Amino acid sequence: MKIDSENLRRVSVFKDATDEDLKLLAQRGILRSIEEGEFFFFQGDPAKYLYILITGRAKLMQSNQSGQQVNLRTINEWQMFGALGVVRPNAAYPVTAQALVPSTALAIESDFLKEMMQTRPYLNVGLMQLMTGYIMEMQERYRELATERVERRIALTVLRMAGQIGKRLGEGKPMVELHLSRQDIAEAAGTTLFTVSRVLAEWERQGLVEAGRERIVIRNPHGLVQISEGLDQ
Amino acid sequence: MKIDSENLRRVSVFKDATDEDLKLLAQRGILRSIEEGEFFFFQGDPAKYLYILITGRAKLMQSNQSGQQVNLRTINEWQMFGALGVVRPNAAYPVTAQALVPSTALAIESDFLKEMMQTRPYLNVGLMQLMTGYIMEMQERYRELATERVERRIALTVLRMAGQIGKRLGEGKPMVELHLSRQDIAEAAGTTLFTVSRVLAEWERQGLVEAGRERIVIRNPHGLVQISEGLDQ
DNA sequence: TCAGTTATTTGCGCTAGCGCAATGAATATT
DNA sequence: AATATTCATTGCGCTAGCGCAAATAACTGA
Repeated sequence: MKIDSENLRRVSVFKDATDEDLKLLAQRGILRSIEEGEFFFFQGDPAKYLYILITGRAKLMQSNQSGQQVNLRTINEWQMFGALGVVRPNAAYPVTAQALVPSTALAIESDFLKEMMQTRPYLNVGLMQLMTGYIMEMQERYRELATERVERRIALTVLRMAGQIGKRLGEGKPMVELHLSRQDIAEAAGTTLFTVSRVLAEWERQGLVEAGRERIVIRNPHGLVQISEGLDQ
Repeated sequence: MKIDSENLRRVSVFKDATDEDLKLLAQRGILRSIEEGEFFFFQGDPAKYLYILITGRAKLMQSNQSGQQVNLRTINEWQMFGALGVVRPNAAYPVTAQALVPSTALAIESDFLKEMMQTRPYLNVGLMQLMTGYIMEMQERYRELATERVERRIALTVLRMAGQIGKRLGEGKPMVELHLSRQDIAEAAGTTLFTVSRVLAEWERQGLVEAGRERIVIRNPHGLVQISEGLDQ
């Protein structure tokens, strides 16, 4: 399978690329298909490649010595990840990238993009915008974790995820469906699956969401926003 | 007061700059002196300037609606901060920058550096390295906050601070002094000053540190490292 | 259809760490 | 030297949220 190079323009970093550059990238990239639960790379591996997710969904996570995990980010189609090696020579990935569903990604050698960047200012700009966006999100999430109560953090997490990977149900209606386990949400919100389960059960009682196995339907987004802003109680 | 442009090379982003570039930056920069507790900029202000701390020390923090604060980073001499506006047009600072001691910083228009970057690849590289470093640190701290107990987090915070702003006491000896209030540490570790006080008291009993008013002397760094790695108990 | 696997729920007990309040110590101000 | 201010300590009570365990529900594969 070859990918259509024009599609690469959907990657934010490549939005201003020339057609030739896109072809070049598509040529030099290697397609890697991966089963659900498998890994693109592990924390500590040498960051020789950067990835662009073509189909599927992946998560970036970090674990401590005792194996406890935190989700740092969910990666969707046409998003770049693992690009650290482009900037830092001999860097190791600071995170592990795991496929949440069967996924395909284009792997590009870090050194290759690094070389391209020397003569293409748009790449520098694009990468920096990606990085600053990431920094701002991490700062925000850090603050949330440090200062907000769980229920609020879970609401913020669910809303964030809904924006990133939610599927609209019906036309115009604000109902959004999420395919995530309690564990996934817990790792992203920095809590436990038990607490997530309890909070979702309470929200269901209030008619805010509908909760199923690895499934959440947001019935009343506004209500969740209120919780996330602490405007309730 | 004018600053010696050669000193600007101590800024990591400018380490490969030409002498002319440094002069240019020194000329275009505006020196801002600020009292302890005063602010370089507030979260939400338009990010028109980036800063280079010349003397003193500052902290970057973020607050939520109810005013609770988290320390995201401590800025030392010759470090750049508030550089977001260089990458994102019309951006607002996502953090507040406050002087911890009387401080001086060189303010440079974001647009000016942006323009310089068009023709100077070394600036792009330098800024990206700064950003990736920041991303990695934030990811790590996020994971710590989500998975580690307070004592361990406080140990990690104190060790990190010691590396950044610690003053060596005596030659060769591993004793390091830190000028920080309990509140400062609490905000950086994501806890309360009470808990920090209790933990420091316990460490003092164990002979690991010496704690005073806005002062901590690390007597046994190795012991702290052990706590930070969970190797004790 | 049935067994096996995986995800979720919920009762229960527990404790880490929060936060008030009162006191004490250090520093600054007059 | 006396007073005011700021910072730190510590006793105390409390509760949010953790985490085990057992039950249940949903899905998978033979």
